[in-house]
Parts: sequence; C-alpha cells; structure tokens
Amino acid sequence: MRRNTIQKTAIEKVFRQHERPLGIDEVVTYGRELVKSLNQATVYRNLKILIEDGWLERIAHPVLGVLYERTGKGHHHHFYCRECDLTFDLPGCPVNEDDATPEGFIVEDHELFLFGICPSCD
Amino acid sequence: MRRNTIQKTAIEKVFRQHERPLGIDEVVTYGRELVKSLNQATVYRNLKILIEDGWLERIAHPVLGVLYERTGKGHHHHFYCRECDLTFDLPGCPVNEDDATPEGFIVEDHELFLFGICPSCD
DNA sequence: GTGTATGCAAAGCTTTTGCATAGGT
DNA sequence: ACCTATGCAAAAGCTTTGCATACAC
Repeated sequence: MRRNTIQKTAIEKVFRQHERPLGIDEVVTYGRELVKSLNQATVYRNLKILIEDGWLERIAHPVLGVLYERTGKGHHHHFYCRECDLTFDLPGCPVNEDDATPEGFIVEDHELFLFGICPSCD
Repeated sequence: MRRNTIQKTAIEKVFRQHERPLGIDEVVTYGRELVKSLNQATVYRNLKILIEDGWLERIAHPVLGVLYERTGKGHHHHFYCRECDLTFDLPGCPVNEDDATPEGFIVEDHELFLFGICPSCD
C-alpha cells in the first residue's frame, strides 16, 4: 500500500504551484519551503514513484538536463528562453504529421523543443 | 597550435565511417579498433575540441542520453527506432515555422525528435 | 503494531581534471 | 627542443541504494 507522506504531498504541491517543467534542484528548493527537512534522496524516490503512477513525466531537456512535469496536459511542446533560462509549455503543435513521416518509417510519436526569447525577456 | 594526433584523427574517422549520431561508448569502441590504446578521457577531450571547432554537435537524446554528430548537414531532425535502438538523420523539416511561433515569443531555432519503427525493423 | 517511506551516508555512473610523459611540429 | 595531447588515476557531478528509524495506516 502506498502512503501519503507529508514529503510526497509537498512535492506534488510544488508541481501544482509551478505550471512549468521543473528540475530536481527546483523541486528540492521549493519543497523545502514546505517541509524543511526534505531530503534529496526522498525527492528522487518520489519523482520515480510519481512517474510510475503516471502523475509526472520525465523530459530530457537539450540545455537544462532532466526536467519533470505533470502529465495530463494533452499533446504539447516546450519553449526554452535563452535569456531567463526557463522552459514553458506551449499549447498546440506546429508539426505536420504527414510531412513528418519519411518513406518506410512508422512514426508513433514526436517531441519538439523551440528556442528563443520569451515575452517577459523581449 | 592544435595538433593532429592519431587519436583525434581516429575519432574523426569514426564519425565519417558512421553516418549517424554516436554515443561516447560507440566512439570509444569504434575508435579502439583504429587505435587500441585510445582512452576514454581522450575521447571526451577531443569531442569537446571538435565541438569548439564546429566539426561536431552535441545532441541531448530523449532516450539515449548525449550523442554527437557531424555538423554541416543542414537543417534536419532525428528519428529514433524503438526496435533497434538506433537514431537516424531525417532530411527535411515538418515544422511549420509560422505555427511554431506563439504569441509574444521569438522563436530562433527548434529541435524535433520522431519516435517509431525504422524500415529495417518494420 | 506493522511495514513503508524518510534521512543520512555510502556507492554507482558519467564526465572532468591534475600530473607525468609520450609524441607532434 | 618545445609544448600540446595522451593515459592513468583521482575527483567532481548527478542519481541510486543500504540501513536504521520515523511515521502513516
């Protein structure tokens, strides 16, 4: 049986409070504001559990390394701002599925990262 | 002054012989077939140098971790085959640049990964 | 009370770095 | 001959794991 510890609850809260993909350090930092004793190993373990439970998803960010974000947002992509170093969700999809399928390949899925400057930094 | 050692030459040869993105272990393995004493640290150092010189590019692969590939192929994307675990270059681009630019954002660049089954595995 | 989850520390990986020496120019 | 690049080993990051204890149920 899975238990609802204050640590796990805090980690979930961190993701609900920040509507963007987060790195481990961010989860630890924000999580400690809720549970000061929060250990990094606990964060790693809970992130793994939350992924297993389908509540989180792991993203391999081209610049920032591994990020985690909530599932259930539907098909979307990410924008990385080179100025403020933050990554945002982008609704919609500018990928043409037909053009995306090359001869002889079966495309099941895709992942897109956009790079540039976000509105706040422009 | 930069020197042309047999190790560096071998590493470059590995990339010329394999027309697809390679991981560090692959570069070490194939490189040792050319220079048996080839050290991993030497590979890391040369990959860095080749990136500085604009001869290689680093790719953050969502599944395989860090890969390296030759520059100068023009704008292209990558296809990862879930069956054989290999990553291929795909010519062309199925991203609609206009649709890709959300309100208020300045898009400078993008990166796309396709996932599925390659012709050999189908 | 029972047994899972936590905190801490140690161990695994991957990547980087220091240092003596081999080797490119 | 000079001085950069190599090989080896140690160190630095990031992530996982073992173990005693705290705490959720």
